[in-house]
Amino acid sequence: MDKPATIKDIARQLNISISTVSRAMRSAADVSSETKRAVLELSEELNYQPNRLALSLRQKQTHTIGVIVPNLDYILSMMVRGIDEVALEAGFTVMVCQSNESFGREIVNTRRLLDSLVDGFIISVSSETKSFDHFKKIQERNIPMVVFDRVTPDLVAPSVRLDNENGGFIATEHLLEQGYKRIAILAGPRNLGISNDRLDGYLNALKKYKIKKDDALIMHCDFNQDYAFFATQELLAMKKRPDAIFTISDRMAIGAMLAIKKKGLQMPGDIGLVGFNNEPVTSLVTPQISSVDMSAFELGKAAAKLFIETMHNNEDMTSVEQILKPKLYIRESSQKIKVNSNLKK
Amino acid sequence: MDKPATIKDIARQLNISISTVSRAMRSAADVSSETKRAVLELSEELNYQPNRLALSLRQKQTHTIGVIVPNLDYILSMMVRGIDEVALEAGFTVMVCQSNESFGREIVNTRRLLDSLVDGFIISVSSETKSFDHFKKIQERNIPMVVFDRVTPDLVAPSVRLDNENGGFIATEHLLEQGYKRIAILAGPRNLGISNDRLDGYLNALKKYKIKKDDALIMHCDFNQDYAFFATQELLAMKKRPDAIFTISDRMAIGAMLAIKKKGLQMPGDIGLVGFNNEPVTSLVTPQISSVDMSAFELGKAAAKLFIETMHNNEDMTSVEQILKPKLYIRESSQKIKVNSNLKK
DNA sequence: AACGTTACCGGTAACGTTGCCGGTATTCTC
DNA sequence: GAGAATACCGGCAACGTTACCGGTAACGTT
Repeated sequence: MDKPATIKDIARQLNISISTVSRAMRSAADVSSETKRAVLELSEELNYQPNRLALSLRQKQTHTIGVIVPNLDYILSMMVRGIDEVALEAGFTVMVCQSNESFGREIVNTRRLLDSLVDGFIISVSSETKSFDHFKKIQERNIPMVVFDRVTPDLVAPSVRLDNENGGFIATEHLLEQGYKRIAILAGPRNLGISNDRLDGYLNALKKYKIKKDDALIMHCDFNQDYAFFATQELLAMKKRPDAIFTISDRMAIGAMLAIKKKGLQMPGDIGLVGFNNEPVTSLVTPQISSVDMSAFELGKAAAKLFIETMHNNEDMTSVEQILKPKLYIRESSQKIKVNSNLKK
Repeated sequence: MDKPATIKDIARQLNISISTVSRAMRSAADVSSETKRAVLELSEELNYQPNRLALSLRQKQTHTIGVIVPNLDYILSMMVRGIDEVALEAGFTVMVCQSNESFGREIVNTRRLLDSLVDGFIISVSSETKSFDHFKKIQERNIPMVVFDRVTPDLVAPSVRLDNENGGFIATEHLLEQGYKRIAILAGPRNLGISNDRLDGYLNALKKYKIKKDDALIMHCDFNQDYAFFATQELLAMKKRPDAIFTISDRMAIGAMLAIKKKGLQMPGDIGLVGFNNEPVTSLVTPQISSVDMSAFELGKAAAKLFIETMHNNEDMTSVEQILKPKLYIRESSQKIKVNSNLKK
């Protein structure tokens, strides 16, 4: 009762060959319904579980997907749930590894997953990563790989992501429509694609409204509340300080908010603020923070679906690029113009 | 260059036997330093990676730990990071599965991990779970298993958890010391151990201060912001409403806070509030919420360490129980008595 | 009666690795 | 210089499973 039963045990007890048991267990072909019934019955009784290791070794498939994410904050854990959902449905098990935004850990993780013989990868790259050799090695070995959320042009692979440019655009345009004139942006690390795309959206919005960009209003800082706090303090100390800030994450928005409060400025009166991700915290703080929403769960699901497609499809899918539309949630922090009803939006 | 190199390839190219290569690769015994060097050199060149599947099949060990958690919110993802840290160090890979607080999903997950042949489990049980047969099956098969955080007496296993009773106690005692008289508690589902323990701590604090418990002040609701909101509304609608609330999670504290604000009551003046978990959000809202802290990262690390110990130890470890001490962070929401300095604490 | 078809089953090899056993040549011991 | 010890290596089996091939009996076809 200790050792799990194997196909061999069943064969012996039924006085038939291993092969027959194996066949009876799955394809019905070439097996009499009688023996099939017997096998199924006994396997039930012995609580037989096929050994996935042997199976994987044989057919060189582990039915496991390696997922590498930079962290498991609200937004990413939501995406992982989406991936999980679809993968489970399709008969895959998921191995999630966090790189903690560290390049070194990312390499260790790919290495680990690679020799766990996962069938493929779903990846969101760390913000620290500037070299992509470890991921390219995966592709060279013809192992399916999909990137999501943090997509970069340096890594050509099928991808699912948000339209970050549009996200930056609608956030900035909203601030402009509210009458803010000098809009600053807190961007992330310079090599981070999503940051640059959101920055592009910001610039395009300015262009549309014929506002000259001011490099002093463009700050790059780490993806992190404290850095955002200090960066905002710098912004607010300027001679001609900005009257609105767009941050490319909500955690940065929180940092900005704290700096604004410390300075004693009113929001949205003196200064407007829009964040990104639409985390629940945005509607908990005072004032509530407007934010650009991506449906993270859906994005995760889309990534997993694309992965499965990539696996089953032999053609080159590297050029496939799925782009989801963001949506702006307007809250107190940016609503300079009072409105009677929000229904217009 | 496509198929990964095997031990066989090396043997063939070097004109030696497979066994010799195998030996050369690990234990130095019974191999001349010359052939060993040659093997190592060639394996480097061919970029040889031992096939973990074959290895696992052979020695019936996958070096993989199955981790089952009810969700990946702030506190649990922190614990998972702790587990990951220690496991990686010890040469284990971690498979994380979320049960989404669903009993059914929990069963599916254990099943999945079980036939992925993980070496063991580290588990935090879902709040929905009332029957533990699926976990007991693991134990019957003599597969190592450690439970953490959400521990229950119905499942006898080595465990790591917070001293939840003490957490409830210090939170309540603090409110009493601040002069609050009628203290309510928002507890979780009735079958959830951590909830009951924190409730016990609450009751013990009342007892110490010779305050009769009032069942009307004890509310059980789901582990969730919205339910906490409604429960608090009920509490505040009472004839003799409470003048303080202790919630067993921060998300519930947020819900309570929203209800308090909506009612127009002042915090901490009219009513005091203490939460649990010390999530970052507690210091972001206004007023900042006092909260009981557990060092989640450390707890995760402890769980993984205990697991590894359990694996290597053949003795019965089911009675091992590690209990970490909580710590109260006092913030605005409960500080009725103004103090000049906080240094006293 | 001879042959082909069908239905069912068993044997063997293979996936990549290690453990055990046995074998050979060299060196050591007195 | 005979026997023992040592150093090194190869062969075989096994882990649990499936793919492939081949075999046998029963039946159908001409």
